[in-house]
Amino acid sequence: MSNATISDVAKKVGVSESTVSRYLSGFKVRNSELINKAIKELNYRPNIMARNLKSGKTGMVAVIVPDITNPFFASIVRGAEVAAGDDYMLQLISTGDDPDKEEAAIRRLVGRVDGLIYVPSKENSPAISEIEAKTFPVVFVDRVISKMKNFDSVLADNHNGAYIATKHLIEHGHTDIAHIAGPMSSTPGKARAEGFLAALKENKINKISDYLVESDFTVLGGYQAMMSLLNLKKRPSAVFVGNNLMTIGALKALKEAKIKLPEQMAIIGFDDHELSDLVNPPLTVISRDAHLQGALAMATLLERIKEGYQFPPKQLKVDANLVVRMSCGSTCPYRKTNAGRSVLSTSISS
Amino acid sequence: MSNATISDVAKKVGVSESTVSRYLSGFKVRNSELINKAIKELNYRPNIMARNLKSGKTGMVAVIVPDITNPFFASIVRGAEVAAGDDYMLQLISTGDDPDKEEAAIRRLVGRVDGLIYVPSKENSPAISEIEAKTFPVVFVDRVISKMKNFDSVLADNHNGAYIATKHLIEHGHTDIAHIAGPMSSTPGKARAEGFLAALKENKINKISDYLVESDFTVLGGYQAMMSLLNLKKRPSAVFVGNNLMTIGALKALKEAKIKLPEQMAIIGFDDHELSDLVNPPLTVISRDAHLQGALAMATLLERIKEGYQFPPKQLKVDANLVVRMSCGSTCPYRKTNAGRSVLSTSISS
DNA sequence: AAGTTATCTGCAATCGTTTTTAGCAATAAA
DNA sequence: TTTATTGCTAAAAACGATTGCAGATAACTT
Repeated sequence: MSNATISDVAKKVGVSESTVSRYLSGFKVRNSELINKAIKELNYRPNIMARNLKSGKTGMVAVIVPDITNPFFASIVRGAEVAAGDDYMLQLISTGDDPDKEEAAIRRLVGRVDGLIYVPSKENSPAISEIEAKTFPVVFVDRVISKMKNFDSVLADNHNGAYIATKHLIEHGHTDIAHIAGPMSSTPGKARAEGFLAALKENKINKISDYLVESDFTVLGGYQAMMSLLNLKKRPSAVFVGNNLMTIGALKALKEAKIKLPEQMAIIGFDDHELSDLVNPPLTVISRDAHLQGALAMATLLERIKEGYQFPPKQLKVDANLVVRMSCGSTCPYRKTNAGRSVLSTSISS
Repeated sequence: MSNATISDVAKKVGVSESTVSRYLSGFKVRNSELINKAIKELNYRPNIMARNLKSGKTGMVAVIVPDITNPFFASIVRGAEVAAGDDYMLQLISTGDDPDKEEAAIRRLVGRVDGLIYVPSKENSPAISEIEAKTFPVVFVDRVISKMKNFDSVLADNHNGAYIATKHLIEHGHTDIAHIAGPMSSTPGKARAEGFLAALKENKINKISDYLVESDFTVLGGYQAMMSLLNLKKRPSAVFVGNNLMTIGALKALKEAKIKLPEQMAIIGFDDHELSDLVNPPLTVISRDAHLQGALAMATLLERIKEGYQFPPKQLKVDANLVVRMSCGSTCPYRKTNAGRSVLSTSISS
């Protein structure tokens, strides 16, 4: 009852295994119809492990994300999967933001996958030898490890996104603006904080250190950060929150404290959601195309798998758009896009 | 620069390959320290494909879900991953509710994975030969294929969930209650509609066929279904929506039509979300533990992989709880649970 | 009909392991 | 001293495919 092998097929037809193998690879053989018939009758399927062993390829690509439960990462994964098409299947790993787990996982991947799409949790993680040794191609998405800058990556334009978010608040007359930031040890945490500060500076608003609170990209973290802002002697009148989960936490805190939005406090978040439109008040956010990020990453990776490290690293950036709703005090929702383009800049560094 | 093989290690130490292999498998060997040293020096890692070929195992489990972007499915996947621990790695496939893709994917999985956790899109899909032939163990989650009832499955108590949802509306004085249902061709779609009808019947409320509208589990579908309800000569005063995505769509429709919740329309959804608390008004929902469903599925699958089809199929059910917020007119949110238990019933059918 | 190509074929080696077999040496028992 | 027993080892045979090589068949030339 075990599976038929190529030798069973060969025997049945009365040819050699190599002939069957060649038939399968599309070469012209004399008894193709007979072979075809035998394959069907025996329900023969080539043994993939044997094939992989021989070829040294696996037909698999791994995707490592901090948390598949975060819709943003789920979109990245989905985008990658779509872009992979029928060529590669996906292996998924959620690491729960634990760099040690990430490294262990990557080590386990050696020999199992032909490439890796990697969303690392911390920017200051030690460089991972398997990646540096180019054991298999790696494309970083959304975040990078700073010691490994010379790799392909697909980031969002975090700096500009944060900048236009902050500017939006300023344009609404706010000057006491706080930012609940992600970890400074993460790429988007740092870049968004910098964009925030850049907007302040450009508008000659003094940075108040109490108004820049570093959190951890989680719901609870956002909640606590907002609570600490609310406990300040002088509360900010507007807050730019650095990611989707922290925004949820911040909103929970505001609700609990019965703060009226946007009158008593304006809020702008990072990353959109189907429900953002339905919360009270509808949430103004910075949005970027996570699906596209995943797809670009996969495309880059496949290219790299095929071509190797001939061409220089590609550092792609997806743009960030302002989606105006009600939480900053605007009256009529509209959407500012960057002229409809999705890829803002595709800088190729040497 | 290519990878060292077991034979390189053997040569370096001056023993046979089998000795190294046995060292790796934990047997006692004479030159263990030397072998260990050589392995480190050569940075030797066993070739997984060779191992798999020899053993016939892959160390991989596939998870097929309709859409990883749906947080509910993401939770299932996460639960499965956690339960798998270090024993198995996950291969992820999103099918976009396309039964043909599902079948093609399953066919591709043969020889690649040791087992499958499967959330099929349609209950009435044709039985899939690879599964029926028990090529590898399969555990159905959340939904089943009706022609393949005799397999392990981990469902939610959809019937009861829908029943208590409907009853909750009735207890708030509603009699004109509609249900936006998922496809009758899906397990939860059907079971929830039945639970809804059972609650009506028990309370002697006549079923109005206009009030049972079959949709497709999508945001757009929910939107359209709600629109059609709003266009009825006699609108319902309360709606039970059959899943998370359709609930979002329904809320969008209500918002667009400027219907006041819960005064003009009471709403209860199926499946909770971090943001449900923050929408306007906070959404009353039926909730179940998707993470647990995934974990139970993985546990069952691992058992099945180890033990084979010795023991009879396990049909597990996870309970569904009412989470009361404001969208049905309750004033003070509280949470009704089934006495804190998570697994409502663990019926083992023969 | 003989020589030259062009196609197709089977043999055997290979990919890197694990596992069975049989053998050798040293120790324990008789 | 002989015989069993133990504890390890190397050699070889799988696992199921692909592929280089050389030989066989067929198809053209002249």
